[in-house]
Amino acid sequence: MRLSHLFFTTLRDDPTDAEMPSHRLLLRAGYLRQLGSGIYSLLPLGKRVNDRVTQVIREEQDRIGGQEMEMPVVHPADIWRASGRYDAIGPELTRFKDRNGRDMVLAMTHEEVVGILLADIVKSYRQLPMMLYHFQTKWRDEPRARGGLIRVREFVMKDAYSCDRDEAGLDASYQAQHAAYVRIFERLGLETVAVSSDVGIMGGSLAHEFMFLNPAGEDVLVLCEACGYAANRQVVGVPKPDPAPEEAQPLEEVATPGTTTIATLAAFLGIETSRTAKAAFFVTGNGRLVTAIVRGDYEVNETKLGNAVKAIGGIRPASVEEIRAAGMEPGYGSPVGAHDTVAVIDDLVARSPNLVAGANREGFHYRNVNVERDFTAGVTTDITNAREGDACPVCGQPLILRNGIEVGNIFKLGTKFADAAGATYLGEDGQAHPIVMGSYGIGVGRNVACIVEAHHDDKGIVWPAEVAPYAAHLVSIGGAKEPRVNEIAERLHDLAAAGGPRREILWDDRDESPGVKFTDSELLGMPWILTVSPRSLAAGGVEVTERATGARSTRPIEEVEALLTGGFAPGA
RNA sequence: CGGGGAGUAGCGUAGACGGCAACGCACGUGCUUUGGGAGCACGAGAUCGCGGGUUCGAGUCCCGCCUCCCCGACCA
Repeated sequence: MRLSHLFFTTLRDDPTDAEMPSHRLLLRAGYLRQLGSGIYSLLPLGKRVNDRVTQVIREEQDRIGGQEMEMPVVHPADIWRASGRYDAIGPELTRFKDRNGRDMVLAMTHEEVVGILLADIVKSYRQLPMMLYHFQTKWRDEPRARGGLIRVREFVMKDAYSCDRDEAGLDASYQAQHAAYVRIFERLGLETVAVSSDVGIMGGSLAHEFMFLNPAGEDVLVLCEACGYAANRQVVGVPKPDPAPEEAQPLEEVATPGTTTIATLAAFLGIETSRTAKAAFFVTGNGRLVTAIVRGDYEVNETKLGNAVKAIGGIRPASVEEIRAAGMEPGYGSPVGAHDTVAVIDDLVARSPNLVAGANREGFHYRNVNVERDFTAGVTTDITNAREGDACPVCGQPLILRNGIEVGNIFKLGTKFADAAGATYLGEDGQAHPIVMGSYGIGVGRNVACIVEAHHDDKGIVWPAEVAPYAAHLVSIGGAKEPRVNEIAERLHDLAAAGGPRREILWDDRDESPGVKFTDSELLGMPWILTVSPRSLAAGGVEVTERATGARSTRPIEEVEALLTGGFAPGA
């Protein structure tokens, strides 16, 4: 590809609203343009990278017997009603009507459609197991897009669906996908850790997320270096040791002006934060006020809290008005004397005597609050976040916390969607059984962004050869004075192009100064940079620079021709 | 949706006291230049986010709205 005709442009200045390196570099190097919040166009360079990533995923899905297909982006709402998700999912599911007034949705995912197809096509146990997958655009009207391609609203996802006769078959499919994912992320140059995770809206029984470790990651991972335990903090339960026993003391109100946080309260009273109870207020999707009580030295885990109250439509922080309506005072709140709220008590609070808790009056707290004596727990269970240094639930060694970006996930769905769609097969026993399903997702664009996060330097992108849009970047200098330069460059370019898309190279044939060409070549990030100039010819051929290391050597032209037809092969 | 910030040429910004909309880069033409973001000259490019109001006059002041970014509630 001649750069003079490529649909792209590089930017000298950083766009102000791109903070993550991947976003900034993909914009500056001309891979990407934004159309709206969380909506992006891929320019030709970006499209080529996207296709390379897609191809890696495709090859590994095919390797485990996956059959590629394609399912629609627009679905009749009825199939989402049948699975129960039409009402269970909030505004991130976009609903609209077609010209005849029929309710439709934009697909966020495709379990429903798979279920319908299975009901239609699978009749006998002889057809199972089966692994189906497709690459398709998903629309999820996320509350907030961020970080360029890291979190968008419209994106292409590879989603695969395993179809088995029973749990044992599902186990095998799940393991096969797990192994495929390990290979995929290795080929993409992404170091990931597989963590056990919450099942979320999929409602299955077991799930793992493949996490790319990155400080900007939205998830907090709980890791144990001693035994290899790894989980999303959403689901980690760590043992919380019993506090020293004490006699329950009489309830006593104490003036605590200006102490709306645990830190200021503990400082004011001169006590440890572990002697306080912290109240946090949430509202479920169907309008129930939930008061969560954890000890002052812990944080509320909203996923656990939502699961504890079986929240429909999730939970969100309550407003000041909603808290007051239930007889509680923000900053000085507790379930003592409250009404119209369900109190969810962390198990440690239930075991901790004589805590300081809010008096539901501005500027006052209670000393010696004891659960059950002073208020009733609606639910008592573990609702706290694991903390750095807490004991590993498996081996007891100190845990560490890291941020991660979810680049893929695997779910055991069970029979939920098969049941909703009536997808059954006749077993050897002649009876109908529901098909047991799993689902497996990878966001393609997010992976592209993560690859850039992992592979860049201060000059630009450094693509791994496996996903680079072109095998090499050819810079020609001084062609106006020395015709041989352009003759050789053109010959190298055409030779590479003859080897097909995976060997094709980018030739900067523009009439630009050498500085511009070198700078752009580093920004664009091809794994090899070739320089042809009067100087390189005088030195014996073509200068070959490895982008990742900066290692540079001048090679005879024949040798470079051999590299273009063999040595630069992706994955070689 | 809550909190914070920003919308002026493709990108980055200045203009804020109400009085001809400016600068750098990028873009076009010509000449020079050609191994690390070249020089000179000329040129094109802006409904100053949108709508309303105040005013002789609004990028600037007032009201309403929209969009985008960042931090919190969702997920690949």
